[in-house]
Amino acid sequence: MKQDKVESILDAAKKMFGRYGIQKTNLSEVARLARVAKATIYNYFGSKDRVYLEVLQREADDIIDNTTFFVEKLSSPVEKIQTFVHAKFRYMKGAINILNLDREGLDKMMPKTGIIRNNLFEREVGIIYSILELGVQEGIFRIDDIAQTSRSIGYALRGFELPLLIEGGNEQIEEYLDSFLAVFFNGVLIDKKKWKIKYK
Amino acid sequence: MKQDKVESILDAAKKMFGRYGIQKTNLSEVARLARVAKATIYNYFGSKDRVYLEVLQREADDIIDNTTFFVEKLSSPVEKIQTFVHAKFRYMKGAINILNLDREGLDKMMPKTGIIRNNLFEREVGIIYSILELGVQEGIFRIDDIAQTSRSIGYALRGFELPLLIEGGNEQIEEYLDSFLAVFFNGVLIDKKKWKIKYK
Amino acid sequence: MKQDKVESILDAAKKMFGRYGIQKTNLSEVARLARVAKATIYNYFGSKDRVYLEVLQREADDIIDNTTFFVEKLSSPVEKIQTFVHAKFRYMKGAINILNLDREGLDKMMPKTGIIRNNLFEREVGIIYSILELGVQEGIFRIDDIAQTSRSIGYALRGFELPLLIEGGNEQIEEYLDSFLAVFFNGVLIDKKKWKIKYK
Amino acid sequence: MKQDKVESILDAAKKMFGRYGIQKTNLSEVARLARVAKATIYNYFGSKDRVYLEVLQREADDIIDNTTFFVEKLSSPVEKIQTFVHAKFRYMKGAINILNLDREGLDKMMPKTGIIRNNLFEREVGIIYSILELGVQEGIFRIDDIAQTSRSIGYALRGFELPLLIEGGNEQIEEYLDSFLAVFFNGVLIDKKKWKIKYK
DNA sequence: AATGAATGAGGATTCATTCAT
DNA sequence: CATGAATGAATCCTCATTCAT
Repeated sequence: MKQDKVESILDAAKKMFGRYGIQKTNLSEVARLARVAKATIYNYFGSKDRVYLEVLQREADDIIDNTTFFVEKLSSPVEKIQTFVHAKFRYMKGAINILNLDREGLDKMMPKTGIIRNNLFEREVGIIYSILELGVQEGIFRIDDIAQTSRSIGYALRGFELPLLIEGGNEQIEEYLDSFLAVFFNGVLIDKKKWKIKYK
Repeated sequence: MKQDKVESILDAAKKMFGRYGIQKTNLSEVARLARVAKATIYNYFGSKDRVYLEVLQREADDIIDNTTFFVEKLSSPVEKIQTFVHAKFRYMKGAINILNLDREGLDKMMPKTGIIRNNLFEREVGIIYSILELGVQEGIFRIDDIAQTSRSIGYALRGFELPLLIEGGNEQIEEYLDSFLAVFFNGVLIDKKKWKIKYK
Repeated sequence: MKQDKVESILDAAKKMFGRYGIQKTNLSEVARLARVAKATIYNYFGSKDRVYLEVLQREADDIIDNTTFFVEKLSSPVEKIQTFVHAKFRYMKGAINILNLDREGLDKMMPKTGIIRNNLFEREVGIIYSILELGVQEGIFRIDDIAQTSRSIGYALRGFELPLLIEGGNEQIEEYLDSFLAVFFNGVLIDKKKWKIKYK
Repeated sequence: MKQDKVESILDAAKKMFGRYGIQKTNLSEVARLARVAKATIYNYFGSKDRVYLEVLQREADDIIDNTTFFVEKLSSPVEKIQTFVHAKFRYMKGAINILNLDREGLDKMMPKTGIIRNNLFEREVGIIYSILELGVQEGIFRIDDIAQTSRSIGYALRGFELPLLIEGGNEQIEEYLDSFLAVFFNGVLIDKKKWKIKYK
């Protein structure tokens, strides 16, 4: 019963935050969508910011859970990377607006949202790191500094999130990702022949 | 005289928008900072949005002007790319908050801000494209699809803007950029020995 | 409780609108007068215009209710007309400022206010019509076109509203009304002797 | 030269006041329409109110000039009245919005606008009075109190101004006027046969 | 005489938040 | 627990008016 309300509030909030951002989302609307009194939201969350943080955290966890789920099933580092990247972006499409910065974050809210977002980033870098490490151990990749390279890829991948946000789910994004991966593999694969990376 | 006011308004606005974003910036504050009456701002710009658009446009132009200035001086494609990337990020540090999306851009304002931002992106991709093309012509790079690759790099570079925004001018960003470039060059350089890419 | 607030808001609004017109009335003042927060007014009415419309509608209904109340008690068409006219103006004195057009009605608000005001007019004409009709049926009045005559009287009566508005409740208005009625009866009464119309 | 500016300002002002009323008319727009700097209007008139007063006065004078012009040409009191009424309303159509009350008049501006409007009214009543008086002298009308009757008609006629204002130049107004006149003549004409008043 | 530039003061509206029931 | 009711604070924008040139 109680949990029902919480869930419907979070669902409604996710929709609204995703559509209008934090600032332009007003809790009255969220309350209406959740079929709950505005004051009820305050009972459970205390403030609009806390609602946002909760939504944000859940999205971040979702992304990680879903991407790792697929990556773990595979054994080849090359496929792992490819799958990770594509899965990340597929799951991102739904959450992109929530995850990506409302610049407001830089003020008041930053302390908390920053932590959540950095955390997500670090977990992604961690996943990439372990894949690269595996590839190096198996003699498939040649990488000097795995830590820095994985972080570097992490940042680069973030760049691909933006088109999702701005152009509204750019369909070509997957192509660009492949293109990026191709350049990357071209740079690190030891036996390129073997892997025949699709590079348009 | 008139131009003075306009300039001081834009300066003040840039500061405020950079610090608080569009929504949280109020023109009263901007007016005070510019030592001008609020109504004067409205005389010149008509609305808060228009002020923002003007600031945005100027920043975009600045980035392009400054990066191309340095790139054109060089002849080697490898140095051109390196210089472009680093110059871009150096000039971005000042403008990052203005240039990077306030999610609210996606609503009402999007039509105009989107155009400006996409325009900047396309100009950057254009610069990258011409450098890659030069490199291919000179037999330095091996790239199948220059258009897609340059766009791909454009997106990846965007990813590196985010740390600037979130973590507040990450000092390590330059290192990460080098790391990224190293992977890239590793993938496209024909004669790697010759160029000795600095890769930590 | 809730109804109390609504009433006190409408009372305060009536006072302010009556004194200053729509445009010059500001809801802050209304709120203060009603001992209510400005936002509360917005909770109930949504906008200044809606408050005005509500006040307007109530006044219109009041006029009709009060005039018909007295008219229905009488049986003679001559007395009915006299009573109607005088009652209308007596009740108008309180509402005249609200009911009579703020020119701004002609813009944005017109759609709604026009409907209310026309409605009031039509209801008045309707009352006059039925009285004239009764008089004709009883062989007391001689009128060729009852519809046009009643409408004509309706317009003429409007003319007497203006002094109320401009000169501030002209005391002589009742005399002028009698004078007008005298001319009218002189024109339509079949047996003038019988009715001895008071004509100063 | 100077006179040119004054005229074009007054023309523009008349247009704007007529369309939007005093309050919603802004002098910037008037200045643009008059192809004159806003400050120039202040040079000549000193304030928005004074511009309005000037326009108002001119309209009032116009009405009187034009109606008397036609009335004086006729000799029959019956025709004079008919012509006066119709001429008044024909000339009113252009000026109705200016002449008819912006309720704002009741505050600040009232002193002056009230005087102008009352003046116009008194002049109209004066014209009616002299016509009625003539009719009585010639043995055509039977009227006990000419002064009160003419004033009474003056008010009644005002009522017919309102439809002009509200419904936007109601075409049927002339019919209603005839209907009103018919009732009136029916009440005051001594030899009705002779005059065959058109009464639909 | 004519004007471009600058401004002060004011007003409607929105919303996160509180609280008594 | 849940909520309806109430509010304070904040902010964009408009416009009549002034004044130096």
